[in-house]
Amino acid sequence: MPAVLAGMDGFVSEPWPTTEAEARAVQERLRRLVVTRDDFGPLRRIAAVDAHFSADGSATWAAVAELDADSLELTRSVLLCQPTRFPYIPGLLSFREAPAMVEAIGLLPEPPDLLVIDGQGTAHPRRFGLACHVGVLTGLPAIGVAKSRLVGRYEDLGETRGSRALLWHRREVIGAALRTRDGTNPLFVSPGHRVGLETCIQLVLRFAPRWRLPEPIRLADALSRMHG
DNA sequence: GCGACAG
DNA sequence: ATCTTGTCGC
Repeated sequence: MPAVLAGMDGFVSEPWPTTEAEARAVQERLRRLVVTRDDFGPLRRIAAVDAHFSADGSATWAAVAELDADSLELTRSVLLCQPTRFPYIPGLLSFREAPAMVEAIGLLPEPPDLLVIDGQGTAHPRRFGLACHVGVLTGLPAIGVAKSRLVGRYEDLGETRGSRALLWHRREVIGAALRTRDGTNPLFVSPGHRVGLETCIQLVLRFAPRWRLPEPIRLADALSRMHG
């Protein structure tokens, strides 16, 4: 398996917010740049990114798994570690995970055609979840796939794969609960950047032909547990 | 005022 | 996210 290993020397070109107030200000500024309609070309290479933390939380590991969009087979991987720079605060998760993710994506020789992010996109109280943040910072199309709900309400959905229910918050559709496998809990899918909601749903079903989680996320997840 | 709260 | 084994069920 091809891999690149970078040390704890990562940096982000512009200063990263340190306080909650700063992060909220940045979030308010960046949220306006999110595009929630389809705006991407042919999908050849897709990539998923996942973050993990050391036991004491001081180090952040980011794993990127690049796959062929048709065969869903791993084509390349990146694993890097850098100091953690922000605490976990619900609604501000991206300020904890995005910097390492963006840097790891930058280590790919070629930018992928689509990012699959383990977290919410617009299904967020201020419409700026992790997938939006990473999408806007990289400029790449991104979709958010979360294993649980952050905000919003949805009606019951069918038990079979493909069943879905729109996720509503303050009279707005912010994403969808989507069943990718019969009898399992639904995933929460929402646009990250440059992808519309219906396309997000179609793509997640395509990328998760067998298991509950999309293959890209499964691979990135497995990779991120391989440090040490 | 009280509970909920991605990873 | 992390601490963590076996076990029940499709």
